[in-house]
Amino acid sequence: MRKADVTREKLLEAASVAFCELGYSNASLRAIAKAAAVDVALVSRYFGGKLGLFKATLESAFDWPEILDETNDPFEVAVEKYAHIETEAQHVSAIQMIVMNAHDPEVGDVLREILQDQLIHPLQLRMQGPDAARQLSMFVAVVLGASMVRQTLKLTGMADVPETEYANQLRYLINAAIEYS
Amino acid sequence: MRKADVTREKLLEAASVAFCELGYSNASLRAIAKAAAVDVALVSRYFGGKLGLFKATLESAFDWPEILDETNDPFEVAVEKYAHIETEAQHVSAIQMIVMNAHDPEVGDVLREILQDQLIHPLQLRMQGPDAARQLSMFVAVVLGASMVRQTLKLTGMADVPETEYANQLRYLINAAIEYS
DNA sequence: CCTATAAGTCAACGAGCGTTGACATTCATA
DNA sequence: TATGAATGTCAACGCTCGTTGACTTATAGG
Repeated sequence: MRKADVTREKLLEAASVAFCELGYSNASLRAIAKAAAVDVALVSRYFGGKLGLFKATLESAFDWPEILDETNDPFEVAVEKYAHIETEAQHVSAIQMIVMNAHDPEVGDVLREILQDQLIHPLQLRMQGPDAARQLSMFVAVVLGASMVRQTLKLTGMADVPETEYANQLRYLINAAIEYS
Repeated sequence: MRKADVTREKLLEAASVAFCELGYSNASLRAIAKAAAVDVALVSRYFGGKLGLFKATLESAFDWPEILDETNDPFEVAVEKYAHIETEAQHVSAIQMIVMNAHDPEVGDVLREILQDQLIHPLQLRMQGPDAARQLSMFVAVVLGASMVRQTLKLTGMADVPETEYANQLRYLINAAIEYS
């Protein structure tokens, strides 16, 4: 492994955390570089700038083999991953990445594009049927909304319940979403 | 009406648009002041700074009498308002305000507090029952998620359908949310 | 060992930001 | 009309940001 690759890796990891916790605009390259114990200038060298680093971070966040594995139920995969999100803190969540950055005009387009290509489109191919797009949209809406209420807004009734109860709520809403017709 | 009040009003309106379209961090006071045709320095004078302006903007966004009117079904009010959000562009949406700013560490606390006091708590009083908090959380999750998918992510199946169809989807999800037990 | 290339360091840049205080203008009231 | 408060204008401040280029150090191949 070339020496530059471990530097790239350290930056990528620190950036994932920062972009997920603060969002693109509030995360500064200087803070990311400091967390990675790496010089700021190397971001521009290895990723071409802040936006390049963000794109690389996105690619790795949306690399999600379990949900694309055809032997798995993608909805149950989503429930298990996002219900237990707080227990596996080291890996960055695609959903959290969306919640924290979809709003940002500066990176919204990039995010939408990768989301579409890496997740929506492959899932849509598996679902088939004339209502696939609608069901998938409602599924995403439910997962995003739940994540927002539990992780970000921390509303009583969803944020203060144990993981198993949250998983049930999420499963229930997802089922409702994909049964819409 | 004192002259300062119309200045305050102009700033408030421009700020509402900016905070809703760009989010707190990406909206600059200079841009807001320019849109309001007012000097930047007056923001600090009249609102005490950027955060003060944001708070004032929030207060007005969360001033939402229809949903608190006890003769209305709050859930149907939400459907009607947020299904037709794009047709009444002049008034800023509380939901949009949440979607665009809840993630921001700098203002998240303020937003959560006002959301709790102005919307969640009053609604909770009306709903009663042991599951009120849970139902309300799931309701908020669904509305936020749907708004995100339709307005921000613009996913096929939810963003490219007419308002009436979107209203049906939203109504369906809301009903599912409040029927959870 | 020598040397060319890779990798890392450092300081500076220009720009944008929120905020401040001194000053000018307007306006209501006595 | 005179006066003091209210309102508006302007320039500057200190700060952080992303990015750049020149420079030093480490490393691998001949």
